[in-house]
Parts: sequence; structure tokens; C-alpha cells
Amino acid sequence: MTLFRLGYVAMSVNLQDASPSQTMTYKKFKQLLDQEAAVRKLERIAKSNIHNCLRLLKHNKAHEINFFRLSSRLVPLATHEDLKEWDYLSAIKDDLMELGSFSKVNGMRLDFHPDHFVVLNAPRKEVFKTSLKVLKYHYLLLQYMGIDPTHRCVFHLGGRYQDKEKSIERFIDNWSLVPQGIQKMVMIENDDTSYTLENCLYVCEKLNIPLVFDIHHHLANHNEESWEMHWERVVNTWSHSPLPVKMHISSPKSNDEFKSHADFIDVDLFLDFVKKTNGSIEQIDCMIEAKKKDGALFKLVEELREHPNIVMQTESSFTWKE
DNA sequence: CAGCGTCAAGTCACA
DNA sequence: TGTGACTTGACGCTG
Repeated sequence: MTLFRLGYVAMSVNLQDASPSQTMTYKKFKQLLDQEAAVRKLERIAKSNIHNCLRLLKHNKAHEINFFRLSSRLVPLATHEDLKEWDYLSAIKDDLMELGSFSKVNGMRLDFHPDHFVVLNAPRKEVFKTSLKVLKYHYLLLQYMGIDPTHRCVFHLGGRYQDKEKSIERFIDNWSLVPQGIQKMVMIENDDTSYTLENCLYVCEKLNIPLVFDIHHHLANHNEESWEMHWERVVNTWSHSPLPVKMHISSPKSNDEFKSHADFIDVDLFLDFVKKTNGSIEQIDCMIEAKKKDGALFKLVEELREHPNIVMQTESSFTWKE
């Protein structure tokens, strides 16, 4: 029997004024005459973002939600070239530790998903270097939160550059240039335009990286293959991980905008996944990527409760009984 | 207070 | 060749 645990992404539609990704653009930053004061302002924003994350975790605790993706935009301009000298970690280390401690005390799984600027298979050295910088930023945040960075950061294989095979091999070549600590931190997710589940499995198995299965991306980009035939391989990429298997669930907005995320989750699609994977491993953490965030999670739970085969274990986790 | 243009970064699709 | 979409939007000016 498998325990399915639900999580959501970055922000809440229920908790007001709790943005974890307030920001200041570089342009705005440069416009401020007193650069010293501008840096202090960045630090105030970062502290507010982290504080709002803590509020989100408390909100999650109240609803027995123990799985959550942190915003990658906690510290605005943290990886900007012009702010290399800025020691942002000193300014926010207490806040990070408080956040990390709260998550640990309450047994919460936290992770990151940096956005599309992380491209490890880029032919351009500059792009690769920027990607490493962004990954290092995530690594340091985890470290300062007191969280073991192992398998906490998910991203995609990268671009196609007109030649998928070559670009996959470039990822593997570039991998040896990635510091070991960061290598251990990452997971790879199949994407909706370039790299299918099978492509990602090839790389994950070769480099010993856990694969995060995204069922919505798979439906958009699968090369006539079913995910079911690959599921055991997916599970195996997690055999050396301290964390449970993780997957992403979202639903198409519409047929015309298939790749866009809908507000809520299609319960039937999810139940199909649950039924088929039940028993394959002890636990699967399912990250809900829907526009309505925790609102979508709550709605999904409501619908799951109606189902005769679903047994709720907490407010956000359940098992399937035959 | 709503609406909308703008904002660090990369790649791809589509005009 | 240029623009929008991708997505974790958010800010700040305008009417």
C-alpha cells in the first residue's frame, strides 16, 4: 500500500498579503541614488519573503500539509552580476534558520524549482555559468536553513539546440563540471516541449539523478510512449534517495492551451495515476501545480473524500484500498 | 482601485 | 527578425 502525500507550490490563495516573492528589479535598484540604502531595501524584502514563507508553513501545518515548494525568488537580485559583493546570507541567516527549523520540527518536505534560466546543457559557457550560480544560491539557502540539500532542487534537461541527441550528451559532459554538492541537490523533470520521460530516464540512470515525473508534461510530450511502461524505472531512480518519490500533477487549461496550467486538478486523471501506482512503493509525494495553489489542493481533497476507495490519513494524505 | 506596461537571466514557437 | 509564452508574478504609474 502506498501513502500519497499532497503538496503545493510557493504561495497561497487563502492566506492574504503573504507573498514569498516580492521583488525589486535591477532597473529600480540602479535608479536609487543611495546604493547602500538600496541594498538594505533588498534585505528587507528578502526578510519579508522568508517571513511570509514561515507564515505559509504555519498555514500548512494547520491543514496538515507537509509538502511544499519554496519560491526561488526569496532574495531579489541575489545572483545578479552587479551584486557579487553583497553578502545577503549574513543579513538573512537567522530568518533562514528559523524557517528551516520550523520545517524540520514539523516533518515537512521543502524543495525548490528554479525557473527556466537554469540550462546546464547550454552550448554557451556564460549560460552554463549563470546556471551554476543560480543553483549555488539555492544550495546556500538550503544550507542556511539547516536542511540537507540532497534532492531538493528540480529542473529540466535544457534546450534542444536543433539536435536533441547532441544536447543530451552535452548535459552529460557538462555534468562533470558541476560541483559535487550541487550534483547531489538536483532532480530532473520531464518537460512538455523537448525532453520526454524516456529521454530523462536515460540521463537520470546514467548520472544517478532522481527523476521527478510530471504527468501533465508527459501528456503534452511523450513520443507515443506510455508512462506506465517506465514507472518502475522512475521509482528506481529514487532508490538511493533519503526522500520519497516525488511527482508533479497539473491539468491542461484547455485543449487549445494544453500546456498551460488549469486552476484546479482533474480528479479523474489523478485517480488513474493513484490506482496504477498504488503498491509500487511506500510513499509518493504529489506536488500540485495549479493556478489556485492550495485552493486546488483543498478542492482535490474534497473530491477524493467522495471516492469509495480513498482513505484519508491526514487532511492532505491518503491511501487507496481495493 | 483597477488596468496595464515593465522587469536580469534562455529557449522555442509562431508571426 | 521580433514578440509572446513559459510562470511562483510583482511593482508602480496612470486614470
